[in-house]
Amino acid sequence: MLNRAMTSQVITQQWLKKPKQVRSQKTLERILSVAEELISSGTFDRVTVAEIVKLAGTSVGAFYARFSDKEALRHVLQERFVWRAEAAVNEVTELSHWVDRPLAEVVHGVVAGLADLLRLERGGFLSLVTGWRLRGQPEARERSRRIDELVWDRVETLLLERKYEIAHPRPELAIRVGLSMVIWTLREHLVFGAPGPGPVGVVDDDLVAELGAAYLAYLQGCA
Amino acid sequence: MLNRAMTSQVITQQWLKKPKQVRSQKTLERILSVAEELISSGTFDRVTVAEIVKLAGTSVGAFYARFSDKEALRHVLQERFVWRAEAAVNEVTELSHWVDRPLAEVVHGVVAGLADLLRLERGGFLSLVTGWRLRGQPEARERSRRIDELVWDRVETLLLERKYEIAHPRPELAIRVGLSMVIWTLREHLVFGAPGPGPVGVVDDDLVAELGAAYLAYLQGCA
DNA sequence: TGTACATCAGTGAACGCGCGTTCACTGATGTAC
DNA sequence: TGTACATCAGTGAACGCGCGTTCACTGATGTAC
Repeated sequence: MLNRAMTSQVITQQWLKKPKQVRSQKTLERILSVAEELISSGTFDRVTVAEIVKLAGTSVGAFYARFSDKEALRHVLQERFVWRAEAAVNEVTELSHWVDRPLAEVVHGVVAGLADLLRLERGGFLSLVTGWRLRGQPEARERSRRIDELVWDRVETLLLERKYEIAHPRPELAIRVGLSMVIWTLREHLVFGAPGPGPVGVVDDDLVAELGAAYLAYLQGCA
Repeated sequence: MLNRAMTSQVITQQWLKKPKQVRSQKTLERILSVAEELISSGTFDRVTVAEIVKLAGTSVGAFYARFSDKEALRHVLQERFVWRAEAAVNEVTELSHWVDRPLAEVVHGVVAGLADLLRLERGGFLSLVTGWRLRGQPEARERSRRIDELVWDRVETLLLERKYEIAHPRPELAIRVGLSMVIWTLREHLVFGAPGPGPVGVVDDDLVAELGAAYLAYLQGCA
């Protein structure tokens, strides 16, 4: 049976001719990091291969020795990002961090953890999400879905352990709908949002606190 | 003083050589509707001028007799959409529809109204939002901001009339943060979402009801 | 330790495809007298 | 009502730019004996 790491390796090899010398390994790493950097302040489509290799200090030929085409680079970058994001999600929602903690603490903690993740991996989320929204990138959509599924499942598990603190008549539903509200609001602000306060007129830290409070209020209900 | 309609006219003329005969007016309308249609199942960049004029039963020359370039078409389509969206928002949040209604009813009504708007104008929101997220389209961002500002302001006005029913210590803040949660969750589901249930695992109608409930729970607080 | 050969890695000019845009031309509609 | 002319509207082949991709070639690294 394959674990996730192995799967990821296999998938990656499908788009990447693996380097066989240290020299080409380094070239590859420079290409990947430069590409990630350029894309985070633009879009994949608008970044040209010529631009990438120039900044990476190599040549188009070297690029095509690794990647079958430009699309392959997109896949490799996205897989790399998903890998990092999943690790971070697992860390934030690790059961053992929250044993014996009350619902309120867990909710606020998880919301804050997810906010940090979104901030940290802003560029990755931005590319992945805008990628599949522009159609024609079913793999991006699938990758995005993979992350989402992990987040929702892990948070559900975590909060269901505090079921007795949830007054909502359908706890599973409330956990998932509430999480949607939190994540998509955070994402709008932290990933897509302009630096300014926007129409909501609230600073990031206030927002994180308020989202936690709203999630709690919704779960605990009001008689 | 300019009203919004006049402003819109002025702005539009900036990108459009106005038709002077009925014939060219009809050609223009065909170009616009075909373009809107094509974009809703693709992206602006991927739709070619050749494709548009072919389906509109006209020629590239006729296109460039109206628009200075392809960008001009994008601007005209976006302005047209913003115009429709603003009208719909004003309608949904019209004060006179809600006189003497309790907070709960207003919240659920407005959430449902916004959901309808998002469903109806799905394509427009999709293009506008993905447009500015891909950078290099400050006008799209500005247009998006114009709609948002209208929505947040009108809903705030509407709900502040029921301030005495809001237990949250900072009603203005809660109204705006809560509205963010509602709108961005609705948008994710109704505009960007895949047809299936997604990670949240909930059907649209349930979602609308739950979002209303969550918004209310947050506003009314729990002692 | 040295030599010959194979494979890996890298170079960058040249190619070609897609798509926006132009332009010389034809036809339709409006207007002056 | 008819004629001459001006402007509007439309046509589509041809152009050209940008950018991904190829390819003939040079240099570096590894390996066999």
